[in-house]
Order: sequence, then C-alpha cells, then structure tokens
Amino acid sequence: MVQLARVYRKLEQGSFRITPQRDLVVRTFANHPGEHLSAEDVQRLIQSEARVAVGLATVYRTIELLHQLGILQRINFGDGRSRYELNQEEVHRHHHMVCIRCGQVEEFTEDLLDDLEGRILAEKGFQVVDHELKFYGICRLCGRNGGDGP
Amino acid sequence: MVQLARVYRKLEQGSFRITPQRDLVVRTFANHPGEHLSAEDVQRLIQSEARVAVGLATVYRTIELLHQLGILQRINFGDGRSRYELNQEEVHRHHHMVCIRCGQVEEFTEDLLDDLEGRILAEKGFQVVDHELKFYGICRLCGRNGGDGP
DNA sequence: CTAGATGCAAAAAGTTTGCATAAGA
DNA sequence: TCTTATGCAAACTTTTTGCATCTAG
Repeated sequence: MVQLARVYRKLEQGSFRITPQRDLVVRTFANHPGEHLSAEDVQRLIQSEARVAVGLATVYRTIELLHQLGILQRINFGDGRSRYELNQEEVHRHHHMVCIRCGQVEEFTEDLLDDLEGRILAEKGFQVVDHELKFYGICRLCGRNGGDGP
Repeated sequence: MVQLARVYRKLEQGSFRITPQRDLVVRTFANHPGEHLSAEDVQRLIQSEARVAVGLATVYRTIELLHQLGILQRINFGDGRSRYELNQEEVHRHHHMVCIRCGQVEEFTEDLLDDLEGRILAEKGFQVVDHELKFYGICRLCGRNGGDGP
C-alpha cells in the first residue's frame, strides 16, 4: 500500500522508529477510511481486528505524533473527544455535515475554498496550511420524520 | 443594552429564571466581544470585574443553557477546552484563522458560504442551521520572524 | 549497545452530577 | 410557596505523564 510507505518515510525522516504499534495504528486508519476514530476506537479496533493489545497511552502518543507529522487530521464534533482521520490529499476539500438531532456525520466534497485561501494570504498575510469546515443542521432523515434519525 | 433584552426574553420564553449569576455570565460575554471564552475564563472575569464569586458548576450549567438557547456558539480550537462567544447575527459569516505556531486566533468575515448552504439543501437534503469554518496556518507575524509570534 | 518507545498506573484537566441549601417568580 | 437555581464536593471522562522495562536500529 502506497499510503503506508509515505507514512514510513515521514517517520524515518524525523528519526522516529517504526514499531509494530505505530504500524497497527496507521493501518487501522487506513482500513477505516471516512470514519472519524477516537483514540479508544483505535485501541478497540486493533484489539478486535489484529487481536493484539496496545496500551491506550501508546495510542494517544502515536496519534499525537502522526498528527504532528501531518499524517492525521484532528476533528472535533463536540462530543467531548478528539477524533482523527488520515490526512489524504482530498481531505483538504472534504467537509463535514453534523446533524444536530441524531449526531450522524456525513461528508461532502467541495473545492470552493481554494481561491479563498489565496485571498486570505494576500489580504491578511496568513498562510493557510489546512482548514476545517463543518455544517451543523438537520439531516435528510431527521428532517423527514421529525426527530429520530439512524 | 438591546442584546441583553433579547437574552432575557429567550430565558423567559423557556421559563428559565433570570438570576444574578446568569446575568453576570451573559454580561461577561457581551463585554468581551470577539474573545473566545472558556468556562474558567468566564468565572475568572466575573471574579475580577464584578468582584463576585460564581461557582464553576454554575458557569458550566449557564453556558450550556445559553448554548441550547442559541445565545452562545461553541467553538473548539483544539486546546482541550470548549470556548464560547455570543451568537450574534454576523457570527454566521465570521470565521477563524488559528495560527499553528503561536496559537493566536484571528477573525475574518466572508459571506461566501451562503449559496453553498443552499446547494447543500438542494443536493443533500441537509438543512444547514450553522457552520464553523477554521483555517489553520502560519500568521503574518510568525511567517515573518520564523517562529515566535505574539 | 543505546536512544527512543511501550505499558502500566497514577495524575491532570475539563466537565458533569448529587444533594442540601437558597432564592426567583 | 414551591419549583428551579446555586454551590460544593465528589464523580466521571478524556488525555497526559512518570517511571521501569523493553526494543528497533
């Protein structure tokens, strides 16, 4: 998988070791695209899928490292825990729609923000590295039956 | 202040009592426009400005109530705590630029997203109530001197 | 071999809750 | 009056940290 190679390269460049635990964490994200995993989710998935136990502290430390390296994007949906997903190229153009009734998160792609970022640099001198756009509202299902989504 | 009247009306409509503590919390937000206050910030500000002690639990409960009533908007900058600001009309068109070097948050106004919300409703059946747009990057100051902003 | 990584348990930090007391309406 | 709000402390949840042990390079 080409994605893993990219991650390994970044780790090596920073002289971070490639350990079984780090490998498992990255693979877990790779195997669950489009999901927004919390640290506990990752630990649980490793346990149930690879049948290996990884300490939660290690998961947190690994996630933080991968986040610093730009491999994981951190997202916060207001449910009290940080969630993460692989920071692929498309991430920059993919946003989230959070239903305020049922909590479901849908994705949505739109490259509208690119020229805006150029203007921000020109007008504000702020060099955009990443962005996060969330829409809060009522999803189709909740809007239809008035309350209890999926 | 016309803003306070609006808040009082909303409280009364929900048959919530107007207490000194709630008044203090609302006034604190009103007196600090454009700041992104955490619960502890609010408690500290009330203590230092009004010279009154309000329990932290009360601050949390009040903030949550005001958030439910649509009076406060919750924001998360990834620093581990929720922050809030008065949900004025312009909020819908005001976004945040978070510097990943110095952590400073700048604001920025742009109504670009309005037509996008119309398209989301048409295409996805998702009825947008609010949105949150954050740009992460390097602010002018940090870009200039290579590291240590304000 | 050795700097860096892991695991565990303890500690932090932020937020919520139970309950007795206080006070708006 | 009587329901609702407050304050305190305890509980809870998520995340971080110290330290002994282990291991990738």
